[in-house]
Amino acid sequence: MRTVAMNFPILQVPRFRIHALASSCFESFHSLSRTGGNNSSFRILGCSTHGLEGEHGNRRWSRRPITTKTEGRNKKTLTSKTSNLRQEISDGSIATSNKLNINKSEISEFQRTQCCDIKQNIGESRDLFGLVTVIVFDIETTGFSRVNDGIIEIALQDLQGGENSTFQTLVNPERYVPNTTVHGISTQMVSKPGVPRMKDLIPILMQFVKSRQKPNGPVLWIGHNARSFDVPFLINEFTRCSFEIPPDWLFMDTIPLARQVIKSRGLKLPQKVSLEALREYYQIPLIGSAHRAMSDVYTLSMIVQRLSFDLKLPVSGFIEKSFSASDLSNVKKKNNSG
DNA sequence: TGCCAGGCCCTCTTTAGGGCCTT
Repeated sequence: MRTVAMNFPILQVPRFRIHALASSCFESFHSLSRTGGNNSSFRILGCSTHGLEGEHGNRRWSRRPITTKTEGRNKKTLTSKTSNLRQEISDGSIATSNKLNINKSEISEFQRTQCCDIKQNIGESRDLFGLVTVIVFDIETTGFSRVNDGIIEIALQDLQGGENSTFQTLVNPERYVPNTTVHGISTQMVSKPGVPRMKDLIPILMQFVKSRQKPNGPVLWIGHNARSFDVPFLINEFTRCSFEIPPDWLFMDTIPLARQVIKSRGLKLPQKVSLEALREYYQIPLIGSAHRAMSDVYTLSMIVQRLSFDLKLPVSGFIEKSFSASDLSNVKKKNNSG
């Protein structure tokens, strides 16, 4: 089986060594290895207080492949729905579905599961890795304007791995796609029957994320330039479709992390921090076509691992650097009033 | 008529300007 890991110095050492390196400094995270294929591609080797293989200070840790079949994760109610959902995803499109019986009341119930202070709760938790669902995501759009342009493709990957850990679909923006040369996605492609509109997709997307979410834990969405581009786009699309971003969704932008790595190595900004530049910097091979959402997600997943390692940044550090949808809304209001 | 994204960061800086980054 071909493995991307072959090309990474960090991954050329035995896994237990990788884990030892990571765990020697921090509580958990960032040892994920690609196991091939488009689905279930990653396993994160977490550490916890239930140890088998090493120590972190006085704490024992274990190398524990985590799968989506974890007991107590809404398994009965969500697994079957997710399986149906996966079956409907083919050739880059999702059939709009009523089979999931998702309605707004269900979504509202989900939204009511609020965390008063998510960051604080996370910070107080010792088993961060077992609490946070880390999702790397990317979107393709018809342009840069969050007001005038629309999403035409979305892909995400739960870094926990396991079955159904990826989600990818084209989206019908109900308008002409002017920038086909950028991503290869044409008006014809997104206008095909079966390609969902955003308002059809959001409930399915939320159901997927909910199926991956750990009990009482937040979802951390990681994107490249997410603060300025992806997240505002998502917020606008949710608002336009009369949905709200769930309050237990947090977001993190990898660009500040990349800048931090550059500075930590004594390099001067502006060093390139584009996804392409970082891919080359870390010698990550391109999987699929650049500027297709899933391909960029695979690339960013590897970059996240490397940034995490270089910065010695565990999940708790990611949470500290995260922001919420309301944070962006507040900034916008503040700017408008000013 | 002309413009047309916007947030972040750096510097020849901070009551600013320009480049990067996303599609």
